[in-house]
Amino acid sequence: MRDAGDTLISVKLMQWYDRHARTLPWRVPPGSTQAPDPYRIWLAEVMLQQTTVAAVQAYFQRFTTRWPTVQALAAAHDEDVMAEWAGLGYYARARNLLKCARAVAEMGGFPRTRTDLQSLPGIGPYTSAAIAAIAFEQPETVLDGNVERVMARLFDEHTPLPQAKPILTAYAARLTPQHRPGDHAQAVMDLGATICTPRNPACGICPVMADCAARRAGTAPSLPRKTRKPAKPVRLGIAYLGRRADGAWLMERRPPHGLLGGMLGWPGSDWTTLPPEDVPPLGAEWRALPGEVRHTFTHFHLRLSVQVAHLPISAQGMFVPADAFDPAALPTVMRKAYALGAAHFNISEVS
DNA sequence: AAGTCGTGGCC
DNA sequence: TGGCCAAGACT
Repeated sequence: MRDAGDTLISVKLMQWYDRHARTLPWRVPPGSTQAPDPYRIWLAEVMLQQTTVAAVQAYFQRFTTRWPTVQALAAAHDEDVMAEWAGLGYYARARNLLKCARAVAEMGGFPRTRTDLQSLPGIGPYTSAAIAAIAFEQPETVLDGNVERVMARLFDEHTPLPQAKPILTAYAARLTPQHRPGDHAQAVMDLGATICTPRNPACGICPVMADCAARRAGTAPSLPRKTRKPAKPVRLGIAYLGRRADGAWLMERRPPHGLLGGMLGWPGSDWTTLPPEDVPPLGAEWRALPGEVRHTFTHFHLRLSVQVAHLPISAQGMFVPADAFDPAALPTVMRKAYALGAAHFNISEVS
């Protein structure tokens, strides 16, 4: 249970947060009487899943400008949301974002409890706790990568992740206060992001340095321990960039589940360990370009060779007109393939 | 319940 | 350069 030592740590963290909280577009300054907007908290938390604050900023700005409310987002077209998400990665988040927005709009607003929040698409254990605490002032305990690291160090916990998760959750719960739980959660995450960092933690300026068991033991930089991940295999593939005489591009909408699900892309082979079969989407004079696209996904490296063809105006298929084509709406690997292929079509690449 | 699922920055 | 890392969720 929470004891006097836990209370002291959480008080120190709150005092530090009151002075050093980062100003972020989705955040209400500590001590403000203004209530945070659940829509903006939810949107930011989903974007921040496994994604850095720096990468999220511009996307958050564009989404909230284009869709200022959850009702507006719920009314958006799927393709527009996917295109706006392009480049941010983990595209299941965008699909679930839209499902969630429509469910919330139907319900007339966001539910306020962690349990109800977690029943919505794309809202799991972390995000449900974060929204409940930050948007609705409920004393829920958030556990993200930052909190895991801070707890492992404060309590010098050497059990490796993910096995240590329940232990670290219990530590984090001990520190969670009944008052200002949202600011407490953000304080621990800010501490992890700016001081208690994975490498070279700035223990000398840490507000809870005196309370940190790993600091005393000298183990802070090596915590939390993690089990090794297997090496990424290499896969090979072919992408076909076909351009019609009127400038339209032959493209495809990828199936709604799996890798890059729901995103726009180039027709291509499967991505396989052995060299893929060369089966172009249309009969034409396909030419293999020199060079290749290299791209690394979560669990494999991809080497993509690119073929190009000029297609007749009579060619049948899904063509994206020249004036509707925007490389920014493509996932990064497809944008790389375009960058390699564009020169062949005498298109100056502004990348 | 491990495997799947992106991307960019860092050293 | 290549592995690690980032406010994880889903199956």
